[in-house]
Amino acid sequence: MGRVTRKVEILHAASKIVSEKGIFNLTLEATAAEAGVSKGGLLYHFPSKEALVQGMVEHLAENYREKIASSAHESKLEKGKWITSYVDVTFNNPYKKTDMNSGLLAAKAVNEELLNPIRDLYMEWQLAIEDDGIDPVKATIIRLATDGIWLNELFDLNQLSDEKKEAIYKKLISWASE
Amino acid sequence: MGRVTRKVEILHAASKIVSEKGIFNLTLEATAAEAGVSKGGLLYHFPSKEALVQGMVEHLAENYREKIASSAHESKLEKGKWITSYVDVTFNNPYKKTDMNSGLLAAKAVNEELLNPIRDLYMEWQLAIEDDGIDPVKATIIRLATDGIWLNELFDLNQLSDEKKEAIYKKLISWASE
DNA sequence: GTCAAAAAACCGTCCAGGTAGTATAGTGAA
DNA sequence: TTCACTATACTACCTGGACGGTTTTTTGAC
Repeated sequence: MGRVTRKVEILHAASKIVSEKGIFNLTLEATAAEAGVSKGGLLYHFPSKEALVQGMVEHLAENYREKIASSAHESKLEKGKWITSYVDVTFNNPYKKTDMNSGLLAAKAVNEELLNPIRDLYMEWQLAIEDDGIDPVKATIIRLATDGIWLNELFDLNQLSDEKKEAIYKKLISWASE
Repeated sequence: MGRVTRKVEILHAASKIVSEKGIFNLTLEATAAEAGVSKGGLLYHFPSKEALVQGMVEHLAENYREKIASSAHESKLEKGKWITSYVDVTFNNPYKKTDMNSGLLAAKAVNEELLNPIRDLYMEWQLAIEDDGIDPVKATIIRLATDGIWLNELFDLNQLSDEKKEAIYKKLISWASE
């Protein structure tokens, strides 16, 4: 158990650095220091920087997939299970969106192909929400609006007030099951 | 006239490098070479890497603002002018979205604060679309859905087919004036 | 209109500092 | 013995930016 934790600690450290200090400060030494591990120790787990970023992406993709899937399976809705889960988890869950953002940015910077696990995820979800019992165009728009909030958070573009966000959330959720 | 062009050429070269080779390959030398200028020449126009990225962001912000504003002023709609323009320009215009993406990513990597011109832009637009004659929540959702497409393009997450994109576009545009 | 002087636009090299990755010798726990 | 590291040293390379020059354009006095 200790081994897995250590690896995850390193991944968290990497995310923290990216989100707090930017991608240019994601160095192996800095990551090791942040994780409380020696550089050699880090390289034992992740033999290169690319492997580290790959680890970040794979880890967050797994997490995200699980959250959405378990939310969808627990849902009692007859239609709009998946799209509702997507909106719900992405808006509200303590799921670390900063980790997501760090991972995406790091992958984009280091090697585009490392984004593939996320791409697979989105292909699955798109299929699920198009077969979710509601109008596929509408369902897709709901998904996109959720992604739009995400884009705004990623670049800190236009942080909507909590009330506005709440109003949008409610409207999206209501659309998602009618 | 030749002077301005040279600066813009350098900015375009920088964007090209970011979008084709990633942020880590945006070096002063590479940018100079791509623009057909010496390193010294580049540093004459942009005295540091940060200044270069600042130039990228300011340039694209100006362009984008102009496009949306002229589209809104030319619009004959009674309500939903701004949100319609936003959707229209962001979806369809030959406005270089790759430049936008490169600029955002570069700024995010080099120095968060360089994003401020874009933030100002979004604040203006948000005010405009909330006073656009249609339900502000709905208008904001339309904007967010447009941003969602953008996020998906940025990371190449789930490229919708042209037909689906068209269907979404039409639905958003129709919502934008009802 | 001429022409020197100044300003603007550019070139090419050098260097200090930083970084990924390698190597190696050693430690303690299971 | 193997696993999961620590600690340190070292290499090979790259990059931002400074700097000192050169060429082209503009200016303004005559």
